Amino acid sequence: MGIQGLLSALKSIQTTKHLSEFSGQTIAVDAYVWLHKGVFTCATELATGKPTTKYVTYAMEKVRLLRYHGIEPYIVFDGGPLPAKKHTEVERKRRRDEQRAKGNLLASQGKHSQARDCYLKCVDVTPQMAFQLIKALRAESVQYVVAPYEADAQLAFLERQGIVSAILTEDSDLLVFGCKTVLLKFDSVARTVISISRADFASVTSNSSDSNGISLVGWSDTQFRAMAILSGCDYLPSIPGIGLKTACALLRKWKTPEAVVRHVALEGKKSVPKGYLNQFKLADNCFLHQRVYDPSTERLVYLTDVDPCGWDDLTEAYIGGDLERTLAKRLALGDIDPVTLEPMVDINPGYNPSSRVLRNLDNGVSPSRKSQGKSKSGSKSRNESILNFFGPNPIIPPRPKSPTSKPKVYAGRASGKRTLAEVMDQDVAAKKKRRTPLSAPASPTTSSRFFVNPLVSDIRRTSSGMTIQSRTDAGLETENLASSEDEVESVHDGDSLVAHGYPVTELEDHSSSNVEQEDGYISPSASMSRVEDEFSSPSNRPFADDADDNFGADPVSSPVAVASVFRPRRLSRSPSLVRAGSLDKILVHDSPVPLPNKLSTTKPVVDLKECLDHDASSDIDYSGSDNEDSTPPYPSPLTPVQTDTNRVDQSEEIEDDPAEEGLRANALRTQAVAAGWRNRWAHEPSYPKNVQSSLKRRETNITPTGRHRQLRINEDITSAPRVTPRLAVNPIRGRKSLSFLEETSVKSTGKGNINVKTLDSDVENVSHSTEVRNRLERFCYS
DNA sequence: TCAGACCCGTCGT
DNA sequence: CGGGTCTGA
Repeated sequence: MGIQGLLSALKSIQTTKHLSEFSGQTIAVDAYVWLHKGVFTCATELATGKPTTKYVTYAMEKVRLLRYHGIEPYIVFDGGPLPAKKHTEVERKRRRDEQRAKGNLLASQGKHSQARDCYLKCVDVTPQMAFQLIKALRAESVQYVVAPYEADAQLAFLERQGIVSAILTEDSDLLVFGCKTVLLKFDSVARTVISISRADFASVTSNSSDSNGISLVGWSDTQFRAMAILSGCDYLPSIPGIGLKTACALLRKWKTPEAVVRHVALEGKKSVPKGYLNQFKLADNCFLHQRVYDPSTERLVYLTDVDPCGWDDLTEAYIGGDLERTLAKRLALGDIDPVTLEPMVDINPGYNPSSRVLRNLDNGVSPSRKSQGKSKSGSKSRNESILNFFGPNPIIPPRPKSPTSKPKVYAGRASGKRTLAEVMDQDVAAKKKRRTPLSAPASPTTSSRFFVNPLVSDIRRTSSGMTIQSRTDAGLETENLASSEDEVESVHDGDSLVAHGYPVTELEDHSSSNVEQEDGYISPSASMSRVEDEFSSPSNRPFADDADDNFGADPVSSPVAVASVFRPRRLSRSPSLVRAGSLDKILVHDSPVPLPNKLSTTKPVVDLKECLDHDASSDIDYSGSDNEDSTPPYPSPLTPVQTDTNRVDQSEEIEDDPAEEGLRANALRTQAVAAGWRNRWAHEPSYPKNVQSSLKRRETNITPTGRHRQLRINEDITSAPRVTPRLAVNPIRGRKSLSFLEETSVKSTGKGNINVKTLDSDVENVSHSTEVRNRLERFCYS
């Protein structure tokens, strides 16, 4: 669903970019997109239960393509179902089953092509399928993470942390999550993507105000989010009759969602569902605070820190319950089924992509990552940690028969029939060389690109403590099967492993090229740091004049322009970054401001504040003086508080260690945020008490049932809470319901963490396995 | 003019 | 899931 109409409303700021423009960057990828498309290559097999991994091949081709262009992908998988979306899942599941049955029927009648059509409609991506891809990613040392809940939030988090510089997806929701750069419509033939930059939001109006009246000028993230939610989002259907445009207009007029809802209700033309505002708040919290996995601390965190005041159990459950740390990590690694929280079942143990890559390494045919390519020799020494890393998943001794594998694994080589594409690439490479020597030491031949180009290398990210170095290594062949648990422990106990179990030693291995890596990572020069204001107007793009060398038909800005990876520090260094470009107004960032990386914050408090102030004075007229003639003043009513909040958030960011300072900042933040929160939500119209209570009860099983299985451990299975929620159908319409109000008979033990021990014993106690299996089957990536 | 229902393609041969 | 199209208000 996403936000209907949002992408088309933002058409004017969409730009087509060639992959080469992102060379040197790390880009987060919504794995669902590729998996789901890849599933079409083998829909029949999947629907009829034939083992296949074609979808992995499909996804890996994309991965290799990105790497071929010097882009380091960071694959993000969906995790457990968020309560907010359960109803959607159930409905989809029902449809799929329908189609599968239909397909089977047709197949039995020999109508195979028709059957296939049905199969296409019932295909579904399961965590087990995702795991097959994970195996391949591990084998080729591609970064990945399984989100505890929604991939969207996880993607947003990665970008906000500066771990990635853009997000490749198909979902407009990412913008609501506050992402800065969203890439859509990945075209692997043309090798282009459509890019939407948040920085361009302000110019939406200038280009297309007449055609589609939405204008984001001067809006804060909060208002943008409010517009999206009001117009209907995954978490909350809109008030019937309100779409994007109306939401936008209403918000312009009344400024806050509260006021909008009040007036809509008063007007009486549209019927506002009961408790809508409250549900709005929950949806807003989902976008703001959804739980994500922090790879650097290896635990679940809020996408944006929460305000303890006004934070209730319902909200807590709604945005996804916490998970015990070990469990969270295993889930993030893919060793745990995010739905059942049980150890991942390898549905295709015969598919073992790791072995073939290892063999390649032995042969010196190494990945495009220069680290590997250069140090063929270094591999043996890392056997130990590699083995540990792979431990959790039983390693099958490599069999020669590996299905899809040719010895060549890497893009440009893997598929031999890419003549035109390769020509194009060389073209681009040549051009890049001509123009931006630092962006890519372009080499004329593919092979040398692979092995020499430092930009194709891993990004070394010391700040987050995470490295992306290759885990592939020789020696896997000798690996014995070991129990997952043991292996996990050994990983934990191993020498300072960083996120994803990548051994630190890898870091040293590549230190020789670190400088280059850093250069590739940090923006090469100050002038190149992402200049949001300068880009805010399409007509105002620097480097636009040398666009001739983009062979693609569409305007592609110079690689130089996008060469840098997002570095918060840059913001503070060059005030010009936040200077408003000409007339363009930039969205004010309130809460979801990308927080500076710990290591990169030298004096961010002051600087960022300056940025914000600057922003405020030059871009957004908070004082209420009219920026535009026709439109009413639209200062965000929350702005002062928000700014405050930001500041405090930042201050909290700097002290990365729990010190007294942290406490103080926390208190400050709490106050500030609480004030803002109260302003925002405290005067909600009182809704019926019973609603509240049913919400509470709902909370008892939202997260817990979905996530915390110990709740049911000693329960009679038959009386266990139904995983399938009874849908509280929106009375207004037969639209997709809100599952908030769903009642439940289960008592909660609280939102608390899950106890791994409990889980494990739970796992062994398979008495509930029917339920588990049901959930397993019911699950789908949404 | 807008919301919303509906259908389509998604892969790859 | 987005996109396009048609329809009804």
